[in-house]
Amino acid sequence: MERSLSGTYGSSEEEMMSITKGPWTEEEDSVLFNYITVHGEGHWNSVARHTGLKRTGKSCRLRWLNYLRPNVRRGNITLEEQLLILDLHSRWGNRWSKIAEQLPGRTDNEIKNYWRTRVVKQAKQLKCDVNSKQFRDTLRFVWMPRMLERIQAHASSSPSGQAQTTLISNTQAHSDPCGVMTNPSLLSEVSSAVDVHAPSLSDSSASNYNLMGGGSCSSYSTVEEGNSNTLWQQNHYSYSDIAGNGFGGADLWTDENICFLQQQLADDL
DNA sequence: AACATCCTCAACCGCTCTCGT
DNA sequence: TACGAGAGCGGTTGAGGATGT
Repeated sequence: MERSLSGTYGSSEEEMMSITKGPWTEEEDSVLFNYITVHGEGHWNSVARHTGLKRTGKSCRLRWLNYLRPNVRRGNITLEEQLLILDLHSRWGNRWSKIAEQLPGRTDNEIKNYWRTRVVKQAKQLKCDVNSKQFRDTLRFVWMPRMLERIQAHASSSPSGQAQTTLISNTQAHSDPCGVMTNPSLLSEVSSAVDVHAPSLSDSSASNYNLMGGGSCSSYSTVEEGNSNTLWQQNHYSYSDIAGNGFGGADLWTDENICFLQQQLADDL
């Protein structure tokens, strides 16, 4: 076996010289996909060696997980997904792979990118640190309730509204056209923990947003690290067709909302 | 139309963790 | 127990497309 360089998927110096970097070609994708289809995942250095790809095992693994793997979803992150990401991040921090487990088809890389390009950006616009209590509270007590409000409003106004409402309120299964699944238990928890009567844009003078049940941060989180996966497995059911009917691209990161949040933050100081 | 700037996201890098010897 | 190699994770980068001037 070849000598391994520290922290890399081992290969000889000669091989390192001919390692390909950068975007993958269709041909490379095809080779990798065919190999893994036959031999299964894992042993990434062997994959690189046996396929003749001039890529590191690490690169092969990443390409498979983030792009070639079946069921990988790409495209707009839906409001439900955004809500889940915000909620799970508030519980687990930058544990992207753990968060990704709760968003089937989404990769840790995609969620990480979403966080950095959307959430961190908005924190900057609000002139506060993304990790500050102030910003986290704003997300939790203002942003998330309003996301939920939107989801529920959409649910009640769309043809699939009944199913969507059901998704948020209990754990009955429904199929969606894309076969996309998410974690209903977590969504249900978010909906039950978030105060959907938080101030709306039409009531931007209101500053008394709060949590249901007394406003304690600790009362918000109810899923423990150890059982979230079990919950999901037990209640495996589908996501609504929101993503498929034009709603999926919507989000709340609008100028209007930024102004509103700036006002909320100012009031809070 | 041309250029500048911004934004997104695929991919890389370095570190840590896990497992076998 | 110590060590080495593979695997996985989170942070960062940069190419290229989108948008603004």
